[in-house]
Amino acid sequence: MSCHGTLVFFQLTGPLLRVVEGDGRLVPATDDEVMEVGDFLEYENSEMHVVADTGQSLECISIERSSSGKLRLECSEGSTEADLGKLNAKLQYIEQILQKVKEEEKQRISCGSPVHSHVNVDSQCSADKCLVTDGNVQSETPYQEIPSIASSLNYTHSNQSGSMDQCSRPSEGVIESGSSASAVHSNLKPDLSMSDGEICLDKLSIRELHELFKVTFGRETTVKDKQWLKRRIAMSLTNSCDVSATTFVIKDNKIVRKFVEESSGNMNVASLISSENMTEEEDINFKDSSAVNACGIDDKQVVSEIRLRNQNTEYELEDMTNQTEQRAAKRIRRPTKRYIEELSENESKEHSPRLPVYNKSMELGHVSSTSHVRPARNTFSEVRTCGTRFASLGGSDVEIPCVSWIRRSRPRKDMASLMKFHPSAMNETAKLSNKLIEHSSDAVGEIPDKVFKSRMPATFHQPSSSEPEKEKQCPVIGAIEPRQELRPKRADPPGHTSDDNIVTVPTAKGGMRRKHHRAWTLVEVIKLVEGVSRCGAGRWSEIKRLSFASYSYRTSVDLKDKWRNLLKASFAMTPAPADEGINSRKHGTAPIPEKILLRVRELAEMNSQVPPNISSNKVAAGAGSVHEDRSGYL
DNA sequence: GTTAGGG
DNA sequence: CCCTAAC
Repeated sequence: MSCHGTLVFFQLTGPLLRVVEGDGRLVPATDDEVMEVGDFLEYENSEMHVVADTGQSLECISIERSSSGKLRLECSEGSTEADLGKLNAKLQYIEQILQKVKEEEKQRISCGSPVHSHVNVDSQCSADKCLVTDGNVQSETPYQEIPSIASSLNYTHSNQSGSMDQCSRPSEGVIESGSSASAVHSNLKPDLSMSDGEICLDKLSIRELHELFKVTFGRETTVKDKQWLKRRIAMSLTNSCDVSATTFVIKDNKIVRKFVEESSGNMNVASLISSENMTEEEDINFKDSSAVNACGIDDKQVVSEIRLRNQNTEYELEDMTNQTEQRAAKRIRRPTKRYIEELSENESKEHSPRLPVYNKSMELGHVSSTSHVRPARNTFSEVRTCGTRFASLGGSDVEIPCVSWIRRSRPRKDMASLMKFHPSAMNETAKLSNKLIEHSSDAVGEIPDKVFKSRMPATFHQPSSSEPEKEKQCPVIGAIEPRQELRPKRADPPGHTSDDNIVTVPTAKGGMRRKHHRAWTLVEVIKLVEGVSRCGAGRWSEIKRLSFASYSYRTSVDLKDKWRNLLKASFAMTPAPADEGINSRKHGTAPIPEKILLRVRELAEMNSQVPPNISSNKVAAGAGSVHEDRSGYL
C-alpha cells in the first residue's frame, strides 16, 4: 500500500509529532512510531526523522520568538499566512496567560500569600499546552492544524529566556539534519527548560491550579482537591490534541508527559484531528489572544519549545531511553473504569465529539498491542492501529488504548499463517481499518455505540480458527469481520465460511473468549446422522471429511458435540416415540424430526451393541450394515 | 492431529 | 461452543 506523504517527526517539548504531508496537519506519533524513531535515534544517530517517500518539495515553517519576545510561527509558504497568524496569535495568548500565572506566582512568593489571579478567564481559553514547571510556566505551541505545511519543518527557536529553573537543561545544541530529501534545521536555544515533557504542577497552590484550570478549560472549578485539579489539568494538557496515544505519567509528583501518536498519509487519523477540532471556542480565543497581546511579554521564563526530533544529544537519547522504559513499565496496568470515564468526559467536554473512535474505544479498557501486525519499520501505515494513550492515574502509569484492531483472545498464529499465504490480506485489513475509521469519524450515528462497545474489542480480530484445515477460503473475511458484525445476520445457508454470530463471553481468566454460535440446521443434522451411520460414531474427523467438507465451520469436535446432544435428545424423548411429528420443539431450537431422533437412537444402540473392539476391520462391516437399514430414512 | 469428556 | 486431557 502506498503511503504517500512525507512524514516528519518533530517534538513539542516532549511529544513526538509528525507532519502529514498533503494536508499539513500535525499528528502525534504513535508509540510504535516513537519506538521507531527511537530506533532511529538508537541506530541511526544524528539522522533526522523525515521519512519522505514522495519526493515532493518541502516547505519550511519555523517557530521563533520575535524580537519583542513573542512567539512566532512562520512558514515559508506564503499561502498560510492567515493560519500562521492564528497560530501565532494563539501562541502569544498562551504566553500571556502563562505570564500572568507566573507573575502571580512571583507575587505570591513575595507577599507570602496567594493573591488574586489576574488571568483573564473570560476568553474561554483552552490553551492547549501550558506547562507549569515549578512556578515557571512554559507554553508549547498548541498542537493543531497547520494548513499547507508540507513535510519539512525548519524550526528556528530563538528564545531569549534567561532564567532557568530546576528543570532546565543546560544546552540544546543545534543539530543539522543529515538527511537527503529535505533540509531540516533545528536551531534550539540552550535555555529550553526541563526535560522532555516534564510538568511540575505539584508546587502550585490550589488557587493557581484553579487558574490553570480556568485557563485550560475555560470555566471555573470549585474543586479543592489538588490532586484532582492537577490531574485534570494535566489531562487536558496532554489530551488537548484530541488525539490518542498520549503518554502521560505522574511520577513522584511530577507529571511526565509523553505524547505520541501517529498518522500517515493514507490514514484518516489526520482528518480526525484536523481543523475540525478547532472549536469555536478556540477561534474566539484567537481573537482574544490578539487583543491581549497588546501588552506583550517580556519575561522569558515563558518558553515555547518546538524542536525537531532529529537531534541526538545525550539528553535526547536519555529521554528516549526513559520513555521507552516508562512505556514498558506502563503497559502493565490497565486504566480503571472511572479514569476512563473521566477522560472520556473530559475530552467530550473539551472538544467537539468528532473522535468517537478514540473516546468510545477507550471505554473498552483493553490494552492493545499495537505493533505485531506491522510488517516493517518503514511502512507506517499497513495495518493501522490507532495507538494507545498513556495516562496517569493516581500516580500510576497506565496505558489506555485508543483503538485496538488487534485480536486478543486467540493466538495470533492463525493470522500469521493467513498472512503468509494471503499477503493481500494485510492490505485489505489496512484498507478496511481505514474505512472503519472513516466511518466511525464521519458518521458515528450510523454505528451505534453499543456495537463498538460490545462488539469491537473482541471481534476486531481474526476470525474463527475453527477451521484450520484446507478450507481457508476467505482469509480476508476476517479483516472484514467487524463490518460484518454490523450487518444484519444473514441467513444460514450451508457451505459458507464466513463467521457470524460471534459473541464474546468473559472467561474466568479475565480474558474474552469468543463464542461462535451457529445453530445446527436440519440438513446438517441429517448429514451428521448419515455420516455416523456410514462411518460410525467416533470417527468424527472422517465424518467431517466426508459429509461436512463444505461446512468449514463444523469441526469434528462440533460433530461430536452435536452427536452427543442428539443422543441425549433421542433418548430423552424415547419413552413416547409413538407420535410422529415435531414434538421435540423445546427451546425454540431447530426441532429435530422424530425420524431423525429415532435414527440416532438406532445408531446409538447399534454402536453400543458393537463396542469399540470392532475398531479397525469390522468398522467397515458395521458401517455397511448400517448403510443398508438407513435407506429408509435418508 | 483426533477423540472424549467436562464446563 | 470452548477447553483440554488423553491417545
